[in-house]
Amino acid sequence: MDAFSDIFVDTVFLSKTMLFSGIDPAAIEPVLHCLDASLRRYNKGNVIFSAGDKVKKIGLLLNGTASIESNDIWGNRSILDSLTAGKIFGENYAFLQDEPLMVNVVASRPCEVMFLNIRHLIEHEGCSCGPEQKLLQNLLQISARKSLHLSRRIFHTSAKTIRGRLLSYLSYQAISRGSTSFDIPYNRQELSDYLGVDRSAMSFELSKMQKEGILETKRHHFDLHRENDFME
Amino acid sequence: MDAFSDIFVDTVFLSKTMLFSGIDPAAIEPVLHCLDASLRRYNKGNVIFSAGDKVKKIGLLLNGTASIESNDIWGNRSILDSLTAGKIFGENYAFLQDEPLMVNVVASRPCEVMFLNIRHLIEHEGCSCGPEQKLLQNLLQISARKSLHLSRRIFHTSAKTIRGRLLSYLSYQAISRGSTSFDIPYNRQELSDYLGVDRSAMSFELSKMQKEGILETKRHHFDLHRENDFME
DNA sequence: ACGAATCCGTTGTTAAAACAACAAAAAGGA
DNA sequence: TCCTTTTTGTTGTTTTAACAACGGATTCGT
Repeated sequence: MDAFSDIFVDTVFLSKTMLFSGIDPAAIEPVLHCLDASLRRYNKGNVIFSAGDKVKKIGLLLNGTASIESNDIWGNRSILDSLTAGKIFGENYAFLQDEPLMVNVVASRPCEVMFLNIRHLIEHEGCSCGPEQKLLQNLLQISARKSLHLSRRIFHTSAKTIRGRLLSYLSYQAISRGSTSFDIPYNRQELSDYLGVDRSAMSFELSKMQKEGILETKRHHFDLHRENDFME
Repeated sequence: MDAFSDIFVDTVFLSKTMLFSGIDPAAIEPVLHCLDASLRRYNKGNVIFSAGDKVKKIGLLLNGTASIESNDIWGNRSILDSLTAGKIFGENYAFLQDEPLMVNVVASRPCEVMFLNIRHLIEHEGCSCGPEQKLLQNLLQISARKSLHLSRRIFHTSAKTIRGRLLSYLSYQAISRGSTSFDIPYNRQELSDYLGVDRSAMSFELSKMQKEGILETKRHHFDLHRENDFME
């Protein structure tokens, strides 16, 4: 506890996250106290939250990457979303007291996580002002944006063919970054788990698409070829 | 405009919705004014919100049913969620100014919708008290719960086989209602669009499961047979 | 009660993905 | 740098779902 008082906390970094957006860096440190902040470090593969847990604190990823995923009883993994520095997770479950986690949150690279108790932001009756009010508004924005992420994952997996799913996902990446050349946060196995298809079949499809001149790819990097009207 | 002043608005019903939960029925009418409430009626098949729209007001379903769905360029429908009386929709897009809708909201039966402008709940700086504060908290809860719905849809469609998807969906229904006998809000076509499978193939699988004694079903009604450890 | 429209189950065919197994390539560690 | 581990691409086989077409059942409107 009080784990953050003896280590360096980069309030400037925090003020740039969506959660603390609009809150003065100088005002952040006291807020962290209020939220009972604590820190923890994870290695690749470590489980941060586990399905079935009842989480009371949200996590804020300070660095590294993590993924939100679930494993069915046969061990098949589904990836719901990937997390990068500055992103929070577990907020939906923290709002909904007692709702057990359906997912695991797993470090896909070494990372540090700050845990924050946001319960009293909601429980606390009466007026709320200043940073508290702002935090609530930010949480609402984040929650809305996360829902859109989930909706998008559903779209990308609604095509019946592997190619259709790849094109849905890749063309969205191109559009949202404004470039046909981009890196994705997934390796092949992770991408196939995100799109809900078999890895080897997806690999095969990708190389077929390369032979057809639709795209070029190497590992995390993709180049979509413009003749194909991805941007619409 | 002011469309609700000349018609009966059941504030008692409203006070039981998640949105107005915890707000005194007597206090609701003035809130409706603040939120610039308006009403509209739809017939089965009518489109309430359309993909591409930029919505400024959320919808509150007063009665009837609607579904949140998307259609790809080949006309294949994906159903993301079903809406019943008291549920709100469009809130994520209303929070995120300018984000165009990815989905359609379509009346699956005749229904009435109340539209509410919640923008100023968020824009408005400074303190917030009473009903306003409560509304924000409720919205946060609802948004969190909706995210969980979307996650659940992802789980139900992560199985590779039709049977796996049916069992995932049906056993969840049984668990969440506490009974192996229940009605679902979908007909066959809608269920298959929710689970992301072909209708006829799903029908075939369902009758196979009936022959195997796993369940009984007729139209919207399902009975799961207990020998199969659905409840765990 | 009647016809029209919708919903549902069934079948056969076709297309596509899952699966398993393996080798090459790349990355990471000592 | 060398060895180990991980990641990726490739192939062949099997399983399964999509698709198309149809008839029977149910519902709805009048």
